[in-house]
Amino acid sequence: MNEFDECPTEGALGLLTLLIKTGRLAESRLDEALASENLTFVKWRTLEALVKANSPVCLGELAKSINCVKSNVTQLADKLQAEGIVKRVADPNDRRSILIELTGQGSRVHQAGLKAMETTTRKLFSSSTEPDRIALRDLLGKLDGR
Amino acid sequence: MNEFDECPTEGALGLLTLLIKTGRLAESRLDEALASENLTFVKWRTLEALVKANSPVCLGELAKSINCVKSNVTQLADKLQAEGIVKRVADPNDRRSILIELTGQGSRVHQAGLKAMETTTRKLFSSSTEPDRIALRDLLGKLDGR
DNA sequence: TCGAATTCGTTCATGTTTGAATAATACAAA
DNA sequence: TTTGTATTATTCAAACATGAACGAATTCGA
Repeated sequence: MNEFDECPTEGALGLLTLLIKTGRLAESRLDEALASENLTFVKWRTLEALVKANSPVCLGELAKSINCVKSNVTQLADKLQAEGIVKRVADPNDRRSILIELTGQGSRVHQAGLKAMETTTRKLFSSSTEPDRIALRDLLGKLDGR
Repeated sequence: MNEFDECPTEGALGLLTLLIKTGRLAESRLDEALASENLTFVKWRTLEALVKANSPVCLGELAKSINCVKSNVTQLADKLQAEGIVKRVADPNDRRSILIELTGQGSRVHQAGLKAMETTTRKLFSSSTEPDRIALRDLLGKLDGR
């Protein structure tokens, strides 16, 4: 008999709350770090997806990459395009589809963003050892299934 | 020499990304579970703060409890009040302050919300053992300092 | 006691995220 | 081909969140 047996959801829900809170905190710290580049973490993740793909990506794919709905990516793309770090190009294979392509400026901003997050990342993990990080990754991995 | 030594920010940033992603996932699952009660996780946490305090709480305190700015709580309180699950009462000790009080309906909704989240919570942790949850709580606790 | 600084809640403008509805295109089956 | 079903990106309304500016009330120091 222990805390979890007595009150299984209470402790687990508290943990979930801590997880959500910590995630939000981490994101806001990264947002702060990226503000100097006029980026947010979501914007940066979009650029990261394009860099990793190493070729233009359609909006639907991008939505999957950054875990959000398509309408969100449309707005995101509007902004990134207005800032000149991304541009829309036609998809030669499907006229419904629109591909997003990183501009040269986009590549530079992506790199600068990565650099800007370094200090914050180190600071956030300053009380954690490497085994801690490995364990955390493992434990988080057990949570994301439907 | 290992992955983290070679590329300290890369692995750590990936972990941070996983953390943020998992936190968002958890919140959206809880939101889904609470939708039947016309609640969201943020709304529920507000009710939870009131229940725990066991007495009316001013808006500023509430903002601290749920980690957001005051203006957000104002809007939140407007909605909760319109739904009849909280009400604003004057603070006898400070005429600037406005206290938020849970209604009887509010207590019922809070309870129903807790119940609604049980299944989701169990499902999210279905691949985790109790030691896993304890370890996770510990590891997350190492991250939230400024 | 008087005045300055602080704290309280609210309003407003702005930005993010979602989901429903829509038009255009693609595709599969008859 | 034609018909019906999928999928594409977009628009729109709504919920959520932030920060600046504001009026009202409190508090602290001279």
